[in-house]
Amino acid sequence: MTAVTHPGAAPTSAGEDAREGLGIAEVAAITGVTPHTLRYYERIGLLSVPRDAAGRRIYGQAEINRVVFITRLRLTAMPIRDIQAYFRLVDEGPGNEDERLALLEAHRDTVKARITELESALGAIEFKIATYGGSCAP
Amino acid sequence: MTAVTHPGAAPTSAGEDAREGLGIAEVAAITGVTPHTLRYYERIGLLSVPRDAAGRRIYGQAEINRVVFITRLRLTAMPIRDIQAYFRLVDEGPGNEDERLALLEAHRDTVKARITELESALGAIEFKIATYGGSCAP
DNA sequence: CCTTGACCTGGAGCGCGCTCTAAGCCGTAC
DNA sequence: GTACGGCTTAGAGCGCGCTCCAGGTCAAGG
Repeated sequence: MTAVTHPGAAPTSAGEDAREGLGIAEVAAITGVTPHTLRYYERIGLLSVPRDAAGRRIYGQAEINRVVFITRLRLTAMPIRDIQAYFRLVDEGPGNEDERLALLEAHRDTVKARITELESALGAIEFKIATYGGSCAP
Repeated sequence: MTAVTHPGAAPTSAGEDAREGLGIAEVAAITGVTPHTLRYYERIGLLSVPRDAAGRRIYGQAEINRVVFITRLRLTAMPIRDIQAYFRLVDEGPGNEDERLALLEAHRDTVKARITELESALGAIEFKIATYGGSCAP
């Protein structure tokens, strides 16, 4: 691999340097996504994270925002495949915003339907609790 | 559906006690749970279904009700383990209704929390749709 | 009679989304 | 220098909830 002529660990050669990126452990702490999973997301193409001279991931604000958005989509049970499709569009650059929107809107509808479904089943369960007899009668 | 291949058979003689139960395919059609899955549920102890003389499952109203209730619990993403725990109590007979209720109430709370979570993430997604720029900014 | 087809059983296989292992590199502290 | 801890990689493994397969039995129909 690269002989790494390492520009010193300092991210910037000059100035106050304040690292402008976070390491994987910090991002994990912030987002609640484990380092393992962060690497996994990257492997499957959801994310692309730049490296420092030593090959370590450095997350900038854009990457962190994307991770947060991914967690929201996952939280709503969007399949990984669909998230991949969405970010494939994003990574293709401008010009397909309507397609992206269509994906998001379709997902929004799915989530709404899921909420409705949950509320309905919840109602049934609450009814059963209220009238509890132990049997499975409706 | 047609005249069914019946477990149970038609009233060949006096009409007493005609088929008081349904075959697995009928239950699958009614509940939307495949025969494979119905057998699976039985294997893992969620259900116990009587057999006819030939060894075929005959589902009575009680069994069907239980299947329906299981589907409601699954629909709300209750883990199979928890459903097993619940029906273990049920099958132990009367005397532990408070424990069963506790399980159901805990699950109800989980579902409510899940709905809240979904609504929150949905709000974020809708905001993103409304202000769409393509980036992952919050 | 033989064929058909729905059912039976135990067990293997699958898709998903992680989650972990193994082996190795790198920078800092002692 | 050496040890250490955190990072890197490719790849294997896991838990869940089904889903399917092979091989067999049985009752009805021609």
